[in-house]
Amino acid sequence: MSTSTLHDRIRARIETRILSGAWPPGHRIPFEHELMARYGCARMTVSKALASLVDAGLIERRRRAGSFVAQPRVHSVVLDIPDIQADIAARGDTYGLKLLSRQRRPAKATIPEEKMLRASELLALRCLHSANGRPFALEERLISLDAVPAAAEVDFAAVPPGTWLLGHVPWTQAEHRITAVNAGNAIASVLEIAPKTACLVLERQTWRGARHITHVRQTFPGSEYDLVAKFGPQTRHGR
Amino acid sequence: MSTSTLHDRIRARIETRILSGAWPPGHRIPFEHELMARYGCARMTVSKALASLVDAGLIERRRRAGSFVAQPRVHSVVLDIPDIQADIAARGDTYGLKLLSRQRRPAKATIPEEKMLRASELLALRCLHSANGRPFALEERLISLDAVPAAAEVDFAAVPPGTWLLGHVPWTQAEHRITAVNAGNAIASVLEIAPKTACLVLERQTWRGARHITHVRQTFPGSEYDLVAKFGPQTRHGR
DNA sequence: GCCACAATTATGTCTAGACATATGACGGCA
DNA sequence: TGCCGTCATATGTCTAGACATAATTGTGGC
Repeated sequence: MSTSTLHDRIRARIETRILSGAWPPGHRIPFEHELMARYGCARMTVSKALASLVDAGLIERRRRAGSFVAQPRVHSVVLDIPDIQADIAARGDTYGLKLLSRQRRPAKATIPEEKMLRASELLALRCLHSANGRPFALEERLISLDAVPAAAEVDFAAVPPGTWLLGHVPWTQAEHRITAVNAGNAIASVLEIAPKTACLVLERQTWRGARHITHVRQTFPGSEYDLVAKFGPQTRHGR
Repeated sequence: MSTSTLHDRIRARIETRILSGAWPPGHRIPFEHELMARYGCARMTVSKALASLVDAGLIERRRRAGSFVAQPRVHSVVLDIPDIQADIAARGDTYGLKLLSRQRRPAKATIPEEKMLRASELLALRCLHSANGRPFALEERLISLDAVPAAAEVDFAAVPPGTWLLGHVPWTQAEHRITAVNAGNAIASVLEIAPKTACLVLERQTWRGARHITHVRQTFPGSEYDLVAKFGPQTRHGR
């Protein structure tokens, strides 16, 4: 935990509290003068720690008011985690969601994705996103109820799971895996496309700290979707 | 150019020199005491500017030696720009490269990709990457000779263009576009797969500052390639 | 009650030092 | 020539202040 320099230790302690959820989004973190007192150091040292948290996107600072844990960020981490609902809305299309199935149950050790979640209990969802009434993506999602117990109470027929998670759970690590496959009969009929049509398959796993949050597989008809990832001048100075 | 605060202005001036190529990788930038003198400020202010360049990955600092423009970085910007040769080697397979065509010519205004490059002259390459002798990816690349004149002298039958560019040209912005398509006859025969096989198409454009460097389209047989993008604790403290 | 203005307060930027630490350079010694 | 220890030096971390700036809070006048 102690990264050798003082401002790094201060940073690490605050970061731990945020990532553990002990300090939720919106929570006011101690004032600089309080941290100075606690760590017995100069203001500049505290300031350095906080500045680093700012450009990690974990906190926001407001003059006169103090420093606050930032709301979970969608864009701040360089590559969009695609929010399908937002994407469709941005194109001016009408978004639709159909919840095909929802199960709350223990993880099956036989299914590799479920084993990887390392959750005692999980929520398994299948849903279909549509744009202007036409199927747009099939989503198969596992949510760890150990990491996100609140998910059990959400009505995912009304809010897409990805959208809800993006807004409620800060994540720190993600891994995407992207492939192309020829649609099998099952998928083709759900997406209303011809069998063997090329589809883009996006698998994503997300973590908060060491906790595995969710695993999702989204299947898009190749012709319907371009996955776009831009990156450059990061979170940095330009905001 | 002046971002209002002094350390930001210092940062911006140095950044400009690096991105313009005036200070190439390996070049020693002025010592802190020289910058203090030039800008008439305290060392801490200079230090802040340089620290920010460090975690943007643009410079490296060595005690006693000074600060140097960093070598172009492959990983530092969160998502790998995939280096096909490195990927194949990492799997323990034998990498092969065949240059199918190479043209040096002015950009054609009729082709949208070429127009977007905004280059008076470009290098158009088609090459086939292979792993253990089997076709692995078809690459169609345009390189702006305005931005990278040195590319005209490189033997791209020996070094894959992506590998060469990653090692020689620092980039600041990139945009990926990923789709799935059913292989047409032409592509299928080059890649030695059945027509209509699902293929992953990765289009990427890269910029250095305002200069467009390259545009590339890579086509992978869907079964052969997973595109993996990990991201998390960034360039940050953890290195 | 409502609005304008001043006081207060936390952060933002910066300074002029201090001491610590790694490392390149140089000279001496084998 | 080649190795090793010393020294000079640039960066790394930190301090105890200063003044600036923005925003909230409280106050007074209408």
